[in-house]
Amino acid sequence: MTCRARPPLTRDSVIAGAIALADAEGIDAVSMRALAARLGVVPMALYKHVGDKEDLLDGMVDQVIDAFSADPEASETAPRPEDWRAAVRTRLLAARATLALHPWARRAIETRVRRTPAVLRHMDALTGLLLAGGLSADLTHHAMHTLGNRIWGFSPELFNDPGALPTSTRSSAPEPEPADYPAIMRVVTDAQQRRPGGSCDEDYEFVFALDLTLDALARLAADGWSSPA
Amino acid sequence: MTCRARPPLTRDSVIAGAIALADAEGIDAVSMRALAARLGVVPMALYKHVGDKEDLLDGMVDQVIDAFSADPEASETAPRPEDWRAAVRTRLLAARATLALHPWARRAIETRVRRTPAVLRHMDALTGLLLAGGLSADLTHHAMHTLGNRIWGFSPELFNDPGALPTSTRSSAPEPEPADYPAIMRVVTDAQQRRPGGSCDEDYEFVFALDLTLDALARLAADGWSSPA
DNA sequence: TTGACGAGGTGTACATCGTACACCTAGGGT
DNA sequence: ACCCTAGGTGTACGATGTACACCTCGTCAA
Repeated sequence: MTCRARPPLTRDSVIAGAIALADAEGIDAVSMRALAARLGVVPMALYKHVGDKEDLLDGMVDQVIDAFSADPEASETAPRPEDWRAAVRTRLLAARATLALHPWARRAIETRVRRTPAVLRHMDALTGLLLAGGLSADLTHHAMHTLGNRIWGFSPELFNDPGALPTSTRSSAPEPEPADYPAIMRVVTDAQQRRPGGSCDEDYEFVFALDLTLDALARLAADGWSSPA
Repeated sequence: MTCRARPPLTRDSVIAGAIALADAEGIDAVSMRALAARLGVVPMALYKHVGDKEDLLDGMVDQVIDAFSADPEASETAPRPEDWRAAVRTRLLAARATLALHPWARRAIETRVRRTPAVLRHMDALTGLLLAGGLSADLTHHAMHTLGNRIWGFSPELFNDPGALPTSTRSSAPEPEPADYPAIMRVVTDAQQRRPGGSCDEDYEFVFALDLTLDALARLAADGWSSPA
């Protein structure tokens, strides 16, 4: 009864469909059934192209990361290696820009456990920039760990994810009382008057942390730092 | 047929049971049914004490964090405030030690979206240490963001979670080829010969990143840094 | 003493999810 | 003329979270 000829599915098209679905309706809407329906196919058909749902999710982040990891034109036009800080910065901001288009990707990346090709490619490119900048393999290793999830273009969400508490939460826990947290209150009131009405400026927090880290690493590199015995 | 008198459930006892279950069999084993069975009760009974599963998870991380956030004796014996770096360091290492007892907690914390009382208490304590150390409210704010998930005593997992790939993964994605990632290879071989046989020394990575960050923040504080207009 | 009430535990039932398994079907190579 | 296989189908199962009606006490006011 499928009157319209449908181009055959492929792993990539299935994953692309999942990404589109997640973009449109959120990651929770991505069930095998919903995705199959969207692709005009029966749920089990998907399993001919992805191993299981984990594999699908892996594929989704892989495909998103490809967007800034595949094209060498992104930032890798072999700049002077001594500009490694600028190069890293540029690449991470590109990552951030891409991830901003797929709000679900942040949480998805954090929960992935496999390192897929595009992911590794990005990490390798970043590692390469640091090494080319003259950092020792040793220091580069620690640098990657220190950057942590910042290498994906985001910082961890410290405070409440804005807009992530839609439905009336029905917790039985006591409601937090602002007065009980004086230190926090002091910094939020300061932040509020510095940026009225808004919550944290995530973009600024990201570059602040990134630059702080890169500066600190540069200082270590200049000092010829190396691991303690 | 419940011959043995069972002490009545409470929110805390339910949550404690869930933590014990997670410690014993992993977080995935924590289903409402399994937890109810463990507590000798029917699944729906739990809903008299927790709002829903989200609330249960929230309660679990809250209760774990209480372990290092409640007792003021932990590190807060009013040391000289100029030792704020030491104080922060001590507190975060205490957090790390506690979290090490509950391997599931890392991922659980990352996926929580509500900030519960114990969580806020910890963040408030930390914020207080920074403020007491003389950092401006402004800088303190950015400092908290920069520390990110490090405030819970862990760094994000950069590479594969060791032992988290138990069952034969049945991905359809191409297997990554080490030769394709030369930069990564260079640092892992360096790390391997520096620490034969093992993977990353997470403890060292944690304190490296922490100290790097604290040093950098101290430098900014000493320079009287403040937000750009 | 009685009666209502509410807190806490029960039982049944449902929707949704991932996915195992057997099957069908069309195209291509021998 | 044959079979093989890649790709899509259909049915079915077990697990999960949780809605809803119910029951069963202990407490306390009348």
